Amino acid sequence: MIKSITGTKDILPEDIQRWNFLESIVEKVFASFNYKEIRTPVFEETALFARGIGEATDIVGKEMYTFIDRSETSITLKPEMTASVVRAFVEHSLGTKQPLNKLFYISPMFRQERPQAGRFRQFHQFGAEAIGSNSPLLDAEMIQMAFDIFKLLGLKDVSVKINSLGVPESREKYKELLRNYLFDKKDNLSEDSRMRFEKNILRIFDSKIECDREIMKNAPLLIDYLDEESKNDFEIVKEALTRGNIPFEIDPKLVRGLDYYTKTTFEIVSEKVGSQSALCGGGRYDLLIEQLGGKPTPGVGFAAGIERILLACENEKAFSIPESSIDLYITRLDKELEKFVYDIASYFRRENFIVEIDYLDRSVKAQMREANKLGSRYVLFAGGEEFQNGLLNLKNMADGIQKTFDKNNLEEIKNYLKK
RNA sequence: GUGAGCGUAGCUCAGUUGGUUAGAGCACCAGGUUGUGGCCCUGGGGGUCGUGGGUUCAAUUCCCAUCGCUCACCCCA
Repeated sequence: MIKSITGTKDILPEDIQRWNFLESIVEKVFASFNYKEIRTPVFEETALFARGIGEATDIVGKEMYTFIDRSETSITLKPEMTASVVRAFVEHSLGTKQPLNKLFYISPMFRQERPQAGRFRQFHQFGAEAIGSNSPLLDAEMIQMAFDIFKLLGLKDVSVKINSLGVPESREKYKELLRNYLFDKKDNLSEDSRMRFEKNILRIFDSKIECDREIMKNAPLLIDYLDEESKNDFEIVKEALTRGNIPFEIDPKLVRGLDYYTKTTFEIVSEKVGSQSALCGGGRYDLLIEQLGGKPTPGVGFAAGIERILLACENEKAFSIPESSIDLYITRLDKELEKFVYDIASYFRRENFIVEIDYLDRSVKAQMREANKLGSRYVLFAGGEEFQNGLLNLKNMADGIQKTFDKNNLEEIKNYLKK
């Protein structure tokens, strides 16, 4: 038997209503903040992600689905959306059409990692990007939108974490400080963290290893060494969140794994989804557009993982989807009535009723069982003496009461059903 | 990439200290009313016991390999 590729999942009819519900809320919230949807191709030239996300990141280093196509071009299935959105922004000169572009997306992403709870090789994200303003109110807006979406879904057990990475100059100065702090303690760090010391020193803060944590406990924090501008912006973000009644905590150790972040970064996490607890993450990327060949333009955005959010919703019983049901099931007695039943079903379907009939030539009893299983409000019977006499019986499945109608006057039945 | 656990019916799982035709519940189908649902009753279909090899008179059960799933590490949504 051929099975789906490792780390990919079918979304079956029994699951799809949860997805549709989530997507409808996402679209509603983004619309209320005046974000416009953008769709980009699922694959891009590999160089876009290598340059946009950063060569040194894990995503680029070991997680991308990259292949050479028939024209010898290196192609990569998108592992995240920001680089693609920025590419489209630059390619279509969106910045010249209006100074601020507010964009959102809902899209599959691809990363070749070992699957585990809340992690897949094809997964789905929704997210937003606001390109063209350095206002920290937009940073707050991102968090606000994500938080609103979670709230509308009924999620309660989530927490917002924010941090500021400052601008590159202040960050470099701080990194020097951190290097000095760690220099004589280096040998006591874990092997991974010694690697990070060379490659990306900030990420030593991410380590879950006890000896690293012990050492980092007294390390200087970036947030205490921010430049004035970053510090002010961070204050504005915090104040806006407070006014918006969004509880948050400052996490000076929140260092995100993508290279393009500047100033504000944030995550919203849930304890209800296993060890992959980040439901959404984002931040400001004021240098990325330039780096990808555009004019210097500030930007900020976030991405949220749909599978993880649905998992959190399930574990929290955040919302429930009502059982689906149909309006009318039309049964028949004899096979000769098949075409008649098909035609009157078409009539009611055109009148916007949800209608089902039997295609398996089953007994009336089996048809009734089916109607019941489908939660049909009414059943219309075709067959036997009444039919010979030009009549149809309509049964209300809730109370079992039957009414008789003229089979040539479907409009009368329609009007009755509409009540 | 590393580590651990698990693979028996569509689903959830029993079972075999190696021994005749491998079970249950749910789901599905049919019948109980030769034209009518939900409850109930009766019956039925469906399994190469993940795959390949080994040990044995005999393997679903023991051993090895392999594939898959799950969880965790790394990192992230």
